[in-house]
Amino acid sequence: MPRARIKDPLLKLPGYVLRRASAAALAELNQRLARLDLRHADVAMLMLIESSPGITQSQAGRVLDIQRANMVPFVARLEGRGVLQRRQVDRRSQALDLTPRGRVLLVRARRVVAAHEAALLKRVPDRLRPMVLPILMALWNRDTP
Amino acid sequence: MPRARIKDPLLKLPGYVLRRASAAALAELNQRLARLDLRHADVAMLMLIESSPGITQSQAGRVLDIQRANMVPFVARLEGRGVLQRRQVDRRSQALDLTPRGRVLLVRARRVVAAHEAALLKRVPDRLRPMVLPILMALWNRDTP
DNA sequence: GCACGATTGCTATACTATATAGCAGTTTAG
DNA sequence: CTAAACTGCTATATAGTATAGCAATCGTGC
Repeated sequence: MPRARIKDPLLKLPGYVLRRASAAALAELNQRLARLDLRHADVAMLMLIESSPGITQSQAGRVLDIQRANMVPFVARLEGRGVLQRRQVDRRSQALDLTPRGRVLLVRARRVVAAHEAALLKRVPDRLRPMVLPILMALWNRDTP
Repeated sequence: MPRARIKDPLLKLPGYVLRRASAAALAELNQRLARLDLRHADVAMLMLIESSPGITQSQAGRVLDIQRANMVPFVARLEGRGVLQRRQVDRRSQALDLTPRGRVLLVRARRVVAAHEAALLKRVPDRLRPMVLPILMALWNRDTP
């Protein structure tokens, strides 16, 4: 069964491996979250609202990098599920808060996320593990455009 | 101008930062590639074919993690641009090769990618730089499911 | 105080990427 | 030689992301 071995010539490119690693991790997280009928972005939103109750829709969009336009159906869906609640803070701004139901769901979601994050880190050799977050943060912050 | 500072509570989660870093890097790369009218996946394909000339469509899909079904319009577009060429190796398999035009384009694309990768790495402090690829590879290989 | 520029939420739309199911023809393995 | 596996393909669906434009509202600078 010596089928012609093909090697991926892109394996030396950090950007490529970053993309592949991210895609794989994301797919895995979404799979884990499926049993709560949540997607990764949902959990991010819930965690953000918990951390900053009453945050407005547009502020949340800025933090999570979600366009204003895309925020609308996104928030509507979560509101429809009864996990968050919109409140007029202004005559144009919508403040977001978790509902009790949202808080309960978040507790469960956080457990799933924690398991996912632990599984991710476990793949990295002990010695390198402390460098994971610093490196990812460095790669993210594109202050040198 | 002390507008209510909102902090992102997700910054401690490697998986989250991985996703954000990947998305940012990818957007940047695609922007750089736009002037060649290429997307990141195009370049990955060209580099793969260069590395394994005559690779079949399905083999390429397996390496790059592109579904067979999605491969069809993808390859057709590249063929339509005259950068790659399909060749019947079998009565079912299609072997892929670069055209001269594809090779020329790849030279230019590789320069763009190199600049992108360099910019990415430059964001990481010198001390951490050697750990970037090992860590990303470790995060990617999900051998512990 | 008030006009003007900026902001907010929203609609509509579009494009990319990704995913599944199924099919006909072909190849390979037992 | 038959059964299973594979290939390329069509059709279709969903998620994620992006832009343009609008009406109402807000905040600032004069």
